[in-house]
Amino acid sequence: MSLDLSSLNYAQIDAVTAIDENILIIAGPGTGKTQTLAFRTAYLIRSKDVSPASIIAITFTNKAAQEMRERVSNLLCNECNTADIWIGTFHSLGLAILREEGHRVGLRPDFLILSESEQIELVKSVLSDTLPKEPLIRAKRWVQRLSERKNHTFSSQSVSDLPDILFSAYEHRLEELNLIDFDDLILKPLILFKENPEVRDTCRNRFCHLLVDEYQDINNLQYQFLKELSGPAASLWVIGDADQAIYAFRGANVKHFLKFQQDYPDVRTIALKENYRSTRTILTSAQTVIAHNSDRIPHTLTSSASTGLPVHLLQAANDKAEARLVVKEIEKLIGGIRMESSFEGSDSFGFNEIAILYRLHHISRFFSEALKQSGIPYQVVGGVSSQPDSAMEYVVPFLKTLLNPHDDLSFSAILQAMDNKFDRTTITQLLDLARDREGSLYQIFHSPKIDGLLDPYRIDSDHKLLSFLHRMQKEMLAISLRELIATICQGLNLNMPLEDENHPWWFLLTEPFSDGPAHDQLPEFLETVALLKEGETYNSKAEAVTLMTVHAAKGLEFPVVFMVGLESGIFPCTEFGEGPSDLEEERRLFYVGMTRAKKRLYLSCSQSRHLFGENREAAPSSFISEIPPEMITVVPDHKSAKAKKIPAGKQRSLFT
DNA sequence: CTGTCGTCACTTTTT
DNA sequence: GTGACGACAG
Repeated sequence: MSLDLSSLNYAQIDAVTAIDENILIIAGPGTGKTQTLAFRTAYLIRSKDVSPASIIAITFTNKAAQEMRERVSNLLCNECNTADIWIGTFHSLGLAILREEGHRVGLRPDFLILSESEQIELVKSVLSDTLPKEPLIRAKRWVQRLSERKNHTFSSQSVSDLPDILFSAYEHRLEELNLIDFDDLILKPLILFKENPEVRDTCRNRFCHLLVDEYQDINNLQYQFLKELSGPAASLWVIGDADQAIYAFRGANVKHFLKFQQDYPDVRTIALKENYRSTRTILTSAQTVIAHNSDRIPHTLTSSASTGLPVHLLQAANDKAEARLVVKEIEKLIGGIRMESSFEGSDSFGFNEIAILYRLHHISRFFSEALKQSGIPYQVVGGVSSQPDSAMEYVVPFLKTLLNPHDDLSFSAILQAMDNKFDRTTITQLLDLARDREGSLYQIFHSPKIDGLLDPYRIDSDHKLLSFLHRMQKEMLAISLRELIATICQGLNLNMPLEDENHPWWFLLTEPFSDGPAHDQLPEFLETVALLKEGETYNSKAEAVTLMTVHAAKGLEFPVVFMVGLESGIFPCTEFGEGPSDLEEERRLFYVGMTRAKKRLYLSCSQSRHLFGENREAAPSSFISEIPPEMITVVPDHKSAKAKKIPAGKQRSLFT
């Protein structure tokens, strides 16, 4: 029985059934990218008799991988075992390879993956050894540079100045501790492939069909890795949209998408041009904006939807007024509005159909306050404040210490987490002492003579800590992982009830590891956790207005979207970092934001904004002026008449 | 070694 | 406006 493709349009069918060697699918926003990818996978199995085990589908998140597996499974009516298909991220693939063959690149079998915070801590400790004059506050920058450096391992491109001494010391420490960072998950398999062609060929022989999602966000290492993985006999099918590449700050390079046609022979390029999401006005506005970019493959999206309402522009005198204005509009939308004469104008929306998107988390503050005041339910996705010191940050180092007490990195993380009883200087001293004695921190704590460094007050709390550790080490042989975590949380005074429905994430996460004592489940559990980001995930069912960054909104859609804080300096964001910011990337981000909207798009800005402890004046974002003026309507602000209204026709002269 | 004060930095974050 | 770091005084 062949797969029913009747729900697809011509371009999608083309993409699903293409038999060419290498295929590039350009899938603009709302064109059914995920569907096409799932259909392609199912089609290969069902209609082309491809063995599931010879297919590899690479997604960018574990969540996407999961969804993908479900969709394919549904399309195949659960007939075939989709577990045979390799669906996962580059990183999980790399990890799988390293678990099997890691010894070939010098890894001991029980290596662990460094978390982001651990990486920063490690760099700080390496930094004080190698470049003592460098302030530790810039450790994050160094982490970024180390990552860049690894990212360019096999490329001619030169990298920003990173002292070799720092790099080699960092690498040496990783090796010593049997740790690898996220980049190593790609880099080491890549090296492994290059040095052991027979391993590479085993992989090549297994995977004949390679499907890659979000190809525009691939980085140099992933690109090279994919090249190694796809042998001459392989068929490479990649999908993405260069206009939605917004992860350059993490090393993603949209150039790889743009040069796909030169990189691979016999490429067939198919563009999905039909947008099923937005009104024509929204789509055209967004496309007019993105057309200002030059690093792209020009293509025009069409929509059979109605014209819809114009893009609404709100302008306020200050950030508080902006928030009030937005909330006032939301109230109208909820209540069902009859202001506009068109049919669309009489819609009313549910809370979960509305999103407020911004460039920077800080922007959300006034909006959540205003929403709270109006009694409108809302959820803020991400941000620092929303996860009060994510319990994960405390529990994981603890678990790691239980598994390996001599893991100084984890042990010092515990010490730092303990109510500031140990500051960095003390820990550094203890670490130095440990190194002098060629032992671990843990051993130092067991030795009687550290009086000079630790006052009685501290020693008291140490004893508590140590006896707690010892107790846990014993108990983990008997109790379940979930019980162990619960006990640790209790011991650390962490408020994290595992069974609480507010934390289903923890509950679900520990679920697969509930068999047998914690001790046996721990290694695998830690591995799973290392590849997962806790991120407060967006709940589409919650009856609440959603507040999040444009980055976080990628891949989502909402009937109503408010893009707020649209001021020069903020969006495009030029405030931070060392080098010049990439205007084209910011514009892509703006485009991603606009194209989240299905029916209504509101843009709002403020003349002044309180940010980083000072009031800043700013002009409206230059991106607003890139929208055709006739597609914009200015929503008058009755309350603050002082706010200058900018007539649509005059906009162009006021910007840039 | 410890406490205090001035300074500097602050994006976005699928892994 | 915050929080972490580093310099300096005690």
